[in-house]
Amino acid sequence: MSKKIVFAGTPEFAAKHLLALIEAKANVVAVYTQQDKKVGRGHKLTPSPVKSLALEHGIEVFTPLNFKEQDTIEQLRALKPDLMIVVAYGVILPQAVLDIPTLGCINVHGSLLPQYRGAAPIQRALFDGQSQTGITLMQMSLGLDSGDMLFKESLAISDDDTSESLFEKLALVGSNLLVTKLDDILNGNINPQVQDENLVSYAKKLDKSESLIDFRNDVLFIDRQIRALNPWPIATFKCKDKLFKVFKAKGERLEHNYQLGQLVEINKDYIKIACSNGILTVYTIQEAGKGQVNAGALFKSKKDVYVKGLICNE
RNA sequence: CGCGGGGUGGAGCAGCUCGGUAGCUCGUCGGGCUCAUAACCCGAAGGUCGUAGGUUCAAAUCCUGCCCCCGCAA
Repeated sequence: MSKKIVFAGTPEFAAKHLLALIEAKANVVAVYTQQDKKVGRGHKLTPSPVKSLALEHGIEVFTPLNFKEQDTIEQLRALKPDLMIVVAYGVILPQAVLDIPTLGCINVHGSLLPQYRGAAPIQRALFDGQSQTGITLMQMSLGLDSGDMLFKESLAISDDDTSESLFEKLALVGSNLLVTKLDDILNGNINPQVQDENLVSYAKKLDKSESLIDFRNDVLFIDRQIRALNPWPIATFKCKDKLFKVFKAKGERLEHNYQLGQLVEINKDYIKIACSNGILTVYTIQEAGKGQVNAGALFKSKKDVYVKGLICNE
């Protein structure tokens, strides 16, 4: 009889891991995920990606608000799980829950711990300009991502990665690592490593207040800001009282004497804006209520408003 | 029932209020001019106006249903 696994997770990143477990024929007896939320336009009640996937595969789904109620805890205990696998679940597990699975709870975290503990490890590593990040499988304990580390795998961050692409890559790394190490974990063939507290750093959630681009900043910082905030919340800049979201852009180091924020070139494929220590080439932008468009084509078609030399800032 | 914007040649838009030859900027193609720091001039191609009905002599325009896209907020 194969050991019973309970999976807990919520967003797409978690769903990819659940799918990998299902495809690897792991014995996932139940899934925990967050309750359906009213999201999107019209506030439609939407199940989490993990819930949808679990239902497709006929796996029982539980959506408790938290584990403060004794009934909730007993419900989990009744499943007699051997292992609980937690990936971006978004619900705090108290010690009483961590103790239920005979092999404990393990977590798939999107960074090389002990760096980037917390809510947005993937985006922060990218934003900070790290050359690599990775996945850590760890034994869960009460503290925030502070448990003993079991397995790690690193991944290079390329200079055109966005948070979206990095999420996809790490979901793949994470699910492969999880599936290949699952037997070792189930058989206790592990070597837990304590996290070095001196190397700990935390990854704060991204916030909309970080989305406005200030062209007085370093061009490479802006380049990373644009990539790290994609697909959410998306970096923006103001020009002529209009707010533009920036989907695709590329910063390059270059000496120049332009004013910071100055529109220095409008080409049919892109626009170029001067920043500290370089020039930002902007390819794809979007105005409120409109679709994504080629920045150059848009500016050029409104050449009476957007002229070369204009300052884009505030 | 959260609030709101929009679907018109390849791109961005105007036209809709007050139905009657489909227009503008950009791009594309052909030609001219020659260095004008998004070059300029002339010309051309390219659209069943999201979709299905309705009203009408006549619908991009008025009415109804449906589909799709997007901003805010979560």
